[in-house]
Amino acid sequence: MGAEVRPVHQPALLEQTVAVRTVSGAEAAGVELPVARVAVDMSLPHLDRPFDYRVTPEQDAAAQPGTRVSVRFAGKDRTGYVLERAATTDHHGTLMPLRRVVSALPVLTPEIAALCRAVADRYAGSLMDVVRLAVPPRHATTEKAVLEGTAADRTGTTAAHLPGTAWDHYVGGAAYVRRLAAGESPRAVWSALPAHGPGVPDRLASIAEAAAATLASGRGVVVVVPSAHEAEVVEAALTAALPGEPVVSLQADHGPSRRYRAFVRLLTGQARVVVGTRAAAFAPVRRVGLLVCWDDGDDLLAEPRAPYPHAREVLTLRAAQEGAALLLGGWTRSVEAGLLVATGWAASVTASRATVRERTPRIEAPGEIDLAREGPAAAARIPRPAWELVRKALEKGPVLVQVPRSGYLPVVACQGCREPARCRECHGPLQLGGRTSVPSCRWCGRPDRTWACPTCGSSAMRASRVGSARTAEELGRAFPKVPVVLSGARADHGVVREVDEKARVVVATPGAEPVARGGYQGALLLDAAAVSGRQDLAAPSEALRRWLAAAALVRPASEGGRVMLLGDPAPIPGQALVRWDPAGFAERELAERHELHLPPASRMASVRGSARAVAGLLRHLERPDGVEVLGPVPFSEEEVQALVRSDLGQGSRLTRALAQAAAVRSAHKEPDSVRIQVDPTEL
DNA sequence: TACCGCGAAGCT
DNA sequence: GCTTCGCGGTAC
Repeated sequence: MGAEVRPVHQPALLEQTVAVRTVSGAEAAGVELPVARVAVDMSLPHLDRPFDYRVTPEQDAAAQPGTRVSVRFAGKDRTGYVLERAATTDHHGTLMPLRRVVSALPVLTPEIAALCRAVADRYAGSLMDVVRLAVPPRHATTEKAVLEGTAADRTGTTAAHLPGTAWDHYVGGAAYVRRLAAGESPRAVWSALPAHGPGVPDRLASIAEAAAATLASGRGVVVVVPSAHEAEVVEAALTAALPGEPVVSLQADHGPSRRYRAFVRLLTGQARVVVGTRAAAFAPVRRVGLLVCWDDGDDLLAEPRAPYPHAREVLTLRAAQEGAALLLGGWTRSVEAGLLVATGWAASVTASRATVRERTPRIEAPGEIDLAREGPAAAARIPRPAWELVRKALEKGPVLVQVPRSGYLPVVACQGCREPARCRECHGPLQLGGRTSVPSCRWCGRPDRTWACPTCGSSAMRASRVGSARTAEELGRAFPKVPVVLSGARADHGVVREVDEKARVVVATPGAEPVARGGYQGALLLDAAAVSGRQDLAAPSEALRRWLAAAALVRPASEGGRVMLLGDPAPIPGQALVRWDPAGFAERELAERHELHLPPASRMASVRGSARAVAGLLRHLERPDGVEVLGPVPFSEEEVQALVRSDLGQGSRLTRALAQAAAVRSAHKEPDSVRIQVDPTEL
């Protein structure tokens, strides 16, 4: 994607033209390639380059590229990775010998090393920061155990590809899978359709068919999903759909041993299919043929550690470097995925309008005019037509109610002047945990029995946000014969994963919606303004993503499935939901970003830290034409933030300039730290 | 002449 | 980050 492919040993920072000398004679001690170029494990921006060490005759056989070694660096033992072996060095002093080869297993393959370099350059970070995300810590006993099982190497075995039907309903879908099976590497952005009822192949069947086709071409598969639970669901589906094919799961929360075991099995070719969370984008699958990312708009796919790479970008870079196919799928379409389609780099795979109508529920977003006709009920959070929808749907099956916030009344305000009620200790927002409970602070937990408004003196409170628990209570009162289920990431209840086909009301926060066997008969999406109306660049797309995820759990209109979007949604994502048109939404959103010169139509980075640190970095920042600096402006009490922007064509120059500036700061030992985030998550 | 403390330099 | 180097200082 326009990113330069740079050899691992040539960092972006310094174009060095230094005299090279051949290491020979006594120094080489009979070793043919006596120099090991080592990436040393530390994260100093100005030392983001390999260092040369001497390989002793005893280390010669083991110290192959990719192996983990221990070296003396600045007087201290550190681990590192051999990037390559060479006969020459550009270092003038005598080379220090490698202290020890930790293991002969080459854990940092040339492909993954090159990917880490590309990711580091893309995000203005250092190679080692990325390698730490890509290569899990060694677990010696596990390594030994897995290597003893290497006999079962599967590379070369080829599963027969039995064409399925899961892609037939997508225009270009069957061709996509056919090309995978033929060993080609097509790139697609796929708008998945919900599937309910027996015999209708769902998104998991589509992913499994794409995987099977890739395996049939003799290549491996990487599937990245946002959450551990999603990984389990997809892993189970692939295991069932690919008999005899081991599917490994790679998740940070599996613990060091299990994680390293999965990693080594892929590395040695004992398994060639992996499903996992964001770090799995780096999984060392041999001869990788297909890279899949499900729901790439989920911000869980953005790594929270420097340099903050997003799994979608990692896979995109990897597809380009390794010549693999890419499949970005989801109910919605992220603006970033839309850009890949707009530039022609990836194809759009969607269903025809007729198929969309056939597979999706009927969706309404009653506007103000409709509601005005309802009289006083219109002002309510759940107006009369919505109660009607729930009542009728419950005759045939379960109903989902999506509420943006958990809790009872998570935000309360003064009845008199509507000022938000705040904690007297820490000024955090007050909440009510239940109908009769005492107000308490959401930040410090301190209860406040005697609250009175500091502005107008009133002691009466009103709800300014209604949470899922209160919503569940209201629905329970309205439908006393129907069970109510609450689902959300909270200590007092937790996430429910699945409900059966019986009539019940399920109240869930976004992302915690249980799957209903056979699909929900209806759904209400409440308080639509809460997300879609936020003054955040990502608000409309995030809102649509959440709404589509809930609507995808509802039966099609032909079976009476209905969805109602309530609470003053922003019109553009609201209409995109009603028309079930995520591709059109992404296109429109992208056009707007182009116009406003905002990402992903331009490259943007945030630079945050103390005022002097940010000023220092900006002073060192080279600003070629087209690079623009906005700010700095205060970010918090102690910190300021500046935004740096360029158009996409200048993107790699911008990130290189940022890395260079950070390197200069680091070399000068300027005080305080700066946090550089390319593609900042919040704008 | 030996040794400490401190700041700067450089890390193969 | 970390160590080490080299300087000027002081004590013996």
